[in-house]
Amino acid sequence: MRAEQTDTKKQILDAAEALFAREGYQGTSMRAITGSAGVNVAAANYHFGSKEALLEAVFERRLKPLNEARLRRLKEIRDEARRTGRRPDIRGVLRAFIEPAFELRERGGAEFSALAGRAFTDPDGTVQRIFLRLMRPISQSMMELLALALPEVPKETVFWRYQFVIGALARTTRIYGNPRFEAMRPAPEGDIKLVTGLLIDFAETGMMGKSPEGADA
Amino acid sequence: MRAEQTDTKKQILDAAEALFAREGYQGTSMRAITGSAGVNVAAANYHFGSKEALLEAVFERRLKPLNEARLRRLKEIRDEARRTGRRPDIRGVLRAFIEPAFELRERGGAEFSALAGRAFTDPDGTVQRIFLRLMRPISQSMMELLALALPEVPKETVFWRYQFVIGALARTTRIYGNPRFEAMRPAPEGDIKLVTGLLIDFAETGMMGKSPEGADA
DNA sequence: CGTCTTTTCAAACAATTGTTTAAAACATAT
DNA sequence: ATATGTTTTAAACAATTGTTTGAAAAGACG
Repeated sequence: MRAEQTDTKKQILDAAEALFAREGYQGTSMRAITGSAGVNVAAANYHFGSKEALLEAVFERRLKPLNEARLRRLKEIRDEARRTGRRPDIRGVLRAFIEPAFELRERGGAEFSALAGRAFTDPDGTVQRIFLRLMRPISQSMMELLALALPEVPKETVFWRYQFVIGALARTTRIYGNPRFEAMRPAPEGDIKLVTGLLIDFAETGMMGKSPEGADA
Repeated sequence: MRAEQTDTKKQILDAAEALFAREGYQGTSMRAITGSAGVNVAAANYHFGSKEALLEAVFERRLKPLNEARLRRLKEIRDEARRTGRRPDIRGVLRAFIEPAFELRERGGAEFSALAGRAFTDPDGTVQRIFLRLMRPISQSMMELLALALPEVPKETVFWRYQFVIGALARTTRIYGNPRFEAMRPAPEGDIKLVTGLLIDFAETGMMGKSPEGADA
């Protein structure tokens, strides 16, 4: 049968996504996944082959379209910059990187958003390998465009500022909507659009460098 | 005997610290720790009681003095602000938070620095509980001083900007000196002081808000 | 020396891990 | 209906997990 097959696969994927996001890759057992999905343990290995391959499938399902959206927007910016002969717009570059991560939440990917946020710092070799492979094109394009947008800033500085942005984004996707951090918040959970805007503003000002009182150090 | 006991304990602590930092809490087995320390498996449970308590000891050893240093500096800033009746200096507040994390590296805490950086996003409940307990006073003091320094900025905005700084710091401590990221860097590993300065600049400009082209949104 | 406490160690504990097996259940096509 | 291929399942696999045991070793102290 066909419909049932994909149904089982999808249920395993959904359960794995949620559990990987909440408990981490190493903290999630195959039995926890299949139990939550309501299927037999062997079904996961039958459909995906291994826990590692299952993680890869979880990442590919969401991160591939997400990064394709990012690359599309980055390509537009690069083409426009080449066409007009002007520098790429920093804010546009940062928005191309940040906004798709939050738009994912509105498309049923809320769990995955937290998972991706944590994948940046996951110590597990498998997670790093899979995640880095999917992120490398983005990082390359980001570094290239940011360097073009900030020609007077040393490449190493641009690199680190980009890492700071990644860190801020990763933390945001991790704690937004996480009940564990509810107590820390000064106000009830704000709109996701508001937080996205705050992050983009933060990233833009930080990326452009010290501007209020003086020139670059 | 006394000297030998602390020697074994210290060796276990060091090994645990390095392995927790590199492989994560769940990714590190007691046998890996004791094997790396050159002691028997049972020694760890004898001296610390459990894996959880060992993790707690690892955190306490470094994070307690680190956070005490942070609190001391934050208290100074608060006292000075009260005495002079002026707002706390944003850069001073951020430096009090960021600099001790890097000074730790120069005192044999290089491994721990990465561990603390990752603890912010560790999904394991044990890690979160231990880490949050040690960080709470810092976060409270930081939020209070940042709010005082930016009275015109909504508290929720201050909260998120502070989270962005935490994310940037966590990522930096995680990847600085990490050979896994060597290939991504445009230049050979820069001075730690340089990176610290870049992060503080980034945090300060981001924390103060959009300044280059206009007023607050 | 002998006695008492602290520390170390090999071995075993039950529980859980990811994965495999082989049979059953099901679907589809001839 | 029979045959063929796909999917699901209970059960078992070996390996690893954190922790405990009980005896041996080491140290401290009279």
